[in-house]
Amino acid sequence: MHKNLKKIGIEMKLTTKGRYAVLALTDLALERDEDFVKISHIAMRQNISSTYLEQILLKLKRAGLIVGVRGPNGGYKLASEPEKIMIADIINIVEGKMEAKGCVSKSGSCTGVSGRCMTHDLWDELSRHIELFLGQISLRDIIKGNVLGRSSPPRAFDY
Amino acid sequence: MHKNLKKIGIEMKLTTKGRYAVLALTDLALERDEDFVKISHIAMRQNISSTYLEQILLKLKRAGLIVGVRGPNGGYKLASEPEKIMIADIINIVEGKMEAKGCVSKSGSCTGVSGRCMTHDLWDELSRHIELFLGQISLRDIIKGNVLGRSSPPRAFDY
DNA sequence: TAGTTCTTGACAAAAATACTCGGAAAATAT
DNA sequence: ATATTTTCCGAGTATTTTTGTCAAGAACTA
Repeated sequence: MHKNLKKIGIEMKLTTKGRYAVLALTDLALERDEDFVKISHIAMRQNISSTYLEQILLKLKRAGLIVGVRGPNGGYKLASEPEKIMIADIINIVEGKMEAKGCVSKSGSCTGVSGRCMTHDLWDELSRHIELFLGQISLRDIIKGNVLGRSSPPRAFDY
Repeated sequence: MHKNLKKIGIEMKLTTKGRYAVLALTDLALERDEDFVKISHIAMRQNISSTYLEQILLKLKRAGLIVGVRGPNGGYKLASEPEKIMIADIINIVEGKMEAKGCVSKSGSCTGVSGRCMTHDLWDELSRHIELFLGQISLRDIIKGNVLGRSSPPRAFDY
């Protein structure tokens, strides 16, 4: 019983993985002049387990956000300009998709017994908001300290 | 080794617990005419484990959002009008505080080796945004389907 | 060649989450 | 009073997710 409304979540996850990813890419953005930055350096500077960071950077590399080169003088580098890399992208990649569906059971539609699930729109809208907000901020904004006082969605009315 | 920057998180948690809580209170808001609604009824309608729901409703009761009465014909009831109960309150109570600090280590300030932690403001601002958004939406909005297309700043009230 | 560094997947420990259980307390009805 | 219904409450267990570790391999440089 009740095995059907489980693990179907909104999953706007935000764990250390996502934070580490943003931290690491911020580090990369700062070190842009050096050709390639080694995992171990980032790990040390940002105080992250380097083997764990490996996994994270690997995902980001597969997604094309960074490029990796092996061997001596190897390391990682941003694949594009810091202003083109948005936080939402980073998080989405390492945390695996901010899913927006709050209540779609595997059996199909999102209803309780009597056609409920009024909260669907809520979670949907929340996810949209977060994605919008993080999709607006780039790595460059972060290293420039350009984050505060940013209002996310364009406001409909003034009052 | 690297045990110091751990578990210090942003923790804008949103788990099934929070969703169940909102679902349950939505149910309560819909059933407002009936004096008290039993856990078992909510659990059945919303397809949640009733023993699990107990825990959640207990927290909400202790926080004063709902009132509970024991014995036959007992159950739960909203403590105030649906328009006065905001989603942010519900989530905060059952998930235990959306903390906003993204990088305060226990040793005090939020710095890496060289005064980094540029992401502090980011997580801070994100949390603020989420809280703002969910603090704007009431149970009444949900049961009226009044959630979509809502922009962050509070809109003027109209009947 | 030798050394460095990423690449990859499988595995393991720890923490968080989701859920259960057994009983007690209060209210009600008979 | 006694039985029944229901919330209250603390503790415990199971499952999942997070957070890593490990070992072997591949590419690159000197």
